[in-house]
Amino acid sequence: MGDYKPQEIEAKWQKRWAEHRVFETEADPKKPKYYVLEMLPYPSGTMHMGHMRNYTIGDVVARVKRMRGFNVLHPMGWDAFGLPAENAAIKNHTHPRVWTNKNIGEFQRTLRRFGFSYDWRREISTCEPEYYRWNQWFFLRMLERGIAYKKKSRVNWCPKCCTVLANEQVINGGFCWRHEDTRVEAREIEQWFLKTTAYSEQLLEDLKQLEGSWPDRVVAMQRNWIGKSTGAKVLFEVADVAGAGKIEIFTTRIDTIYGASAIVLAPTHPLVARLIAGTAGQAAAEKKLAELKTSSVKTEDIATAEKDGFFTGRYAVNPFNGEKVPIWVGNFVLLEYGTGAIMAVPAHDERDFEFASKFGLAIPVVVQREEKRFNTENTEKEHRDHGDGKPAQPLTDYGYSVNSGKYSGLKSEEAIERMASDAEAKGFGRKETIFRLRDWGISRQRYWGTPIPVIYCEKDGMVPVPDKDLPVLLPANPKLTGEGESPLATDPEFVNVKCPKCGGAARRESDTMDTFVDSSWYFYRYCDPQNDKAPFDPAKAAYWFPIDQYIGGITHAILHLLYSRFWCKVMRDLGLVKHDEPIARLFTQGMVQKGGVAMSKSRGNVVGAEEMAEKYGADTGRIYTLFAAPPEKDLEWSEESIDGAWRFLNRVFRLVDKHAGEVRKEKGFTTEGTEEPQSSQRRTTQDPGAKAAPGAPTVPTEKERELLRKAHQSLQRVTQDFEGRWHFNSAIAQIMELVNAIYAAEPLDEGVRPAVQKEVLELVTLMLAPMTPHLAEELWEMLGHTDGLWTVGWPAINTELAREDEVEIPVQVNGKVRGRVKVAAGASQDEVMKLAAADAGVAGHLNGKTVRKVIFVADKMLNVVVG
RNA sequence: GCCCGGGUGGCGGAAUGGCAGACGCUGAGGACUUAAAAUCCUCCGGGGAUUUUUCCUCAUGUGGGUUCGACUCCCACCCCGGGCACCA
Repeated sequence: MGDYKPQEIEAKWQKRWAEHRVFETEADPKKPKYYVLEMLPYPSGTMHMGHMRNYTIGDVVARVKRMRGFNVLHPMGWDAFGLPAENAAIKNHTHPRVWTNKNIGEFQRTLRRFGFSYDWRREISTCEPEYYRWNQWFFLRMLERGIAYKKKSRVNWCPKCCTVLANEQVINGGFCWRHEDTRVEAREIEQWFLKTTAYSEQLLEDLKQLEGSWPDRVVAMQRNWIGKSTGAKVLFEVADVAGAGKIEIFTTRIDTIYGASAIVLAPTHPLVARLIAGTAGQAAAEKKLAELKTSSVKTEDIATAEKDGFFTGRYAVNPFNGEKVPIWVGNFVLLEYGTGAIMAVPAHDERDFEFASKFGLAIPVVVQREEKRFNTENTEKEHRDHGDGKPAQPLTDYGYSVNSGKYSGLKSEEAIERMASDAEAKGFGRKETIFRLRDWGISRQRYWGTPIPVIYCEKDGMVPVPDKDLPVLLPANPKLTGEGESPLATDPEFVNVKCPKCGGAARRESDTMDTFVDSSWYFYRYCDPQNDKAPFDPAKAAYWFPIDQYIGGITHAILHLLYSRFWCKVMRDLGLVKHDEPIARLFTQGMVQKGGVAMSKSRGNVVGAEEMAEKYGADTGRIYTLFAAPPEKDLEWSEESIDGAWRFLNRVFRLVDKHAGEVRKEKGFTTEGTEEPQSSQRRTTQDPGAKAAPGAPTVPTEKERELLRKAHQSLQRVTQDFEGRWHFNSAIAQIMELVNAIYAAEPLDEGVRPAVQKEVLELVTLMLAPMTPHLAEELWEMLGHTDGLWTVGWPAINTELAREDEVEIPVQVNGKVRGRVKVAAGASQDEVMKLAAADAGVAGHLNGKTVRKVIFVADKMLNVVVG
């Protein structure tokens, strides 16, 4: 007899698992594989229960799959590069590596304390040269294929920091986060990009493979982000400017082109300077242009900014009707999207309407809702507002073309089709599909990241670092200030190199890579973490991939997952992998909240994981997070409910402890093999790891029969909850019911023989094993087993034992329950009907009425329809 | 504006067209104890009838519909959360 002492038990079994290398895995084509992965953490601060929830879900899945005979890969690593480490290092006068490694040490200790079943031999840390050299290797392969390239791009620039700011660092609608009095400027600087847009169509198309196995909203968000748009490009010739050429616009509504009352260019459109040169208003236009150009590039600001712009003084010719339309510059037109130029059709577009209203442009109507008389009077009536003949609201829906030359009268869909073909035939336009997705800017002017492996030579220009010179190591002792250009640029030893081609003096690239690069392929490295010849052995990846189950926060629904999908496709084209998608199934767990908001250090509402393990033990922490809410929903932390979880585990412990005590007392009786197991031995499932449940005496007593039935029914439901639906909370509720039933059958020694007690308690233990692994091991030992629980498979369901002999059937009259009858399982409709008619409650409602219909579902219910 | 979720007791939640509220928390009462803690047992959606027992009735955001039967399926709306957004 003892007490449940989780801290002792947990340390004991963690040690034993490590000794027996229980969680170490190797690729083995003879065994079915299962790769389950939780998103790798960024090691900062300490771990709280929000982290633990994520890893607990993954661990339950890993342990269930192991019990079911799968060869399970379940690794862990660290997303170790990044800005916060660099900033923390500056603040604390230390090195980012020191700060990061200290955090990794703490994170690792906490994860081990929770007993997660990782193969720690495969641990990776992205800030190690052994890892990031492969980022560089991949970069060079992409460079060879034109997927990595350099171009000027518009960025947020703080003139005081002299550096580029991320969008998140632009605050208060356009100011620097560190210099709140300094307005951020839009600047154009050279940056490295990866051509994600080369895969736009595939990234979109392959989402179909993920539908149903990824959360709907994640698929929707990705689809949205990629933003496919089908339309047409049309050329408008510039009038009266010699050699200015043509302006190409993109539109999804070519059918409204007769209603175009202006061409509007992005302020950064290359043609703008040329157009305003030599006009009467040139000086004013240039001033206005400069103003529009320096406004923030932060997306929220663009979205909320008021429409602004100016007339260039020039005109363009509408190729459809030969009419001249004014050329404007507008702040709402983005160079990055489409062609950087639009035709403004105010009558049929919200944004154009607003612009035209502000600047007094014409608003000609060319689409009407109704198909009928196509005349001006009629269409204007439809739009009329204040009697000035202009529409009060743009009509943005499809309808019927009017005032559109020979296209008048066509449905919008037909007009779009015909006008695009005609434009193509005449050579001033064509159908076109464009995407919202942009190329991925990976340049960072920071220290704590992967150096970009290229060299600039006066003579040879940009030269890639040869593979044999990889990795390009980060300098060991940088000067970190957090200001000015990249810390790498100020280190002469790093920057000054010989050109790999000509041997002459050259300069090394000083930008580092975005940390999303690290996390885009790390899960492949787990397959082969020590490989120093290649990022990984394709054969090993072929065995383990795709990831069977990926688990992480919804926050990474777009960027991380999109980049990972992109990287996979690039690797496929490099011949490293054969699959299109790296992640077969995705699960996004809910947040752990306290006081209605996510746990975070800055809010001061964290419940530390160590603290939890100290007070209640890891198993209580694990089962609480599983029980308190379904895994995809947010979970509000409740101290009282943890007590409930703690009480439950104690209840289970006492039960097994008492049983073990009684068995010890009964000298001469051993639980192993004295009574031949019969009834429950039959195997009923095909799972690779299924083992027959331990045996019960041949002829069970009524009390035994009931307990065994409840136990196997529970097993049935728990198995389902683990396999299909991940209803861990229901699974635990089911086990609680079984434990309650065992308590209700007390005292067990009266009418329940030790072998039956043992069978039932073993089932409880096995069902708990994936969730509270330490306690389960301890109970297994207390039940007399000397082999660890890790050697035992998931128990087979004995449907024979689970079957009910007698069922209670609710009897409805006109759909309302009026009584219940007890019948043997499988009773026929007639039998049930006979008993139901005899039931006083039912009879009262049937009295004197005609039975119109009887619906009977065997063992479920009987419904009598009367009228 | 568009796209996803979600709305069930005091609370977390259960119920994959078949007894709404399993299981847990909180609360109330009881047993054990000198006492407390721990433990064990009972009760716990609203209204009504019935003096014990039980019965009736309302109730899963709102309003319709399909069905013998709807928390569950369909339509419309309201509210909450999240994502995207001058995207041409």
